[in-house]
Amino acid sequence: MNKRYSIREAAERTGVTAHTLRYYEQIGLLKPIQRTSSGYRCYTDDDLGWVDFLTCLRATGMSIQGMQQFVRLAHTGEHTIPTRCDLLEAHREALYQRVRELQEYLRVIDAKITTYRTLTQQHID
Amino acid sequence: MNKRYSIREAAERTGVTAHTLRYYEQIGLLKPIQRTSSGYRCYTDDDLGWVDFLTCLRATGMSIQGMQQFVRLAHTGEHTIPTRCDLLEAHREALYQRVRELQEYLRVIDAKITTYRTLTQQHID
DNA sequence: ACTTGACTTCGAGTGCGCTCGAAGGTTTAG
DNA sequence: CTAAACCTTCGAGCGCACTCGAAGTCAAGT
Repeated sequence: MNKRYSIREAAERTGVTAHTLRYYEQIGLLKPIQRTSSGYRCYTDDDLGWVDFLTCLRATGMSIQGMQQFVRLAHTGEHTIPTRCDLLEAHREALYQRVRELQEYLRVIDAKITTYRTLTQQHID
Repeated sequence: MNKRYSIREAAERTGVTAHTLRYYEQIGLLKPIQRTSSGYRCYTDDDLGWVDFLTCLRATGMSIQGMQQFVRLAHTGEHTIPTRCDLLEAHREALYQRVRELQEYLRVIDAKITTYRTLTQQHID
């Protein structure tokens, strides 16, 4: 319990590279990570959880800037919780629309594939 | 019928910029577009249809390189139709997985929103 | 003591997909 | 005839999100 992870372990567990972990910390997406006496970063489970959340936001199309805004609010205090909630909901809505759009495109591509398959059939005949 | 479109009209109809239309032609995603006597491009409905298809591929995450490969095959002749079909199916599959992944993330974000809303409620009490 | 390998900071570099702007020719309305 | 709007090519520039590499420090095994 309460294990700490080296940057290598953190990278393995979160699926982002050590380079990216340092980068995220540098641009303020991660709060300054605790260090060992010799200056090595040691990540807590909480840190890794936050990285996972960032990964979720990134994978769903939030820009680095957007995440920075979110983090800035989180740092400003509890009174920003409603704002953070709103941001998250807006993101959720955009993501939902994006999924709908992709599903629409899926149908277009399926139609195209059907056309191609028909052509292939004609070729075989 | 059989109308031809200036690059401006083509841009309006397809939703991509004139700059991008020229760029796509330059890198071979569009076959050389017909020109007027004075050298102006004039797009056919077929051209616009192809642009729409490219837009579909791009919007669903196919790289420019991927599209170039597809176009190269289309240019090589009818015997590449099965290969093109395979490519399209692979893309379709990847897209399908992507949609599933995004739906999964949607649930994660919803959970986070719920958490935030709970915090907000506590604040109101 | 020495080697190996993981860690540090820093700034520069990469790849993608456009996006822009300069310099110049064309078309059209008044 | 002129002005405004549109078109052309070309090469440079941009924004994003990393990604890398150099130079140096630190930890653990033999």
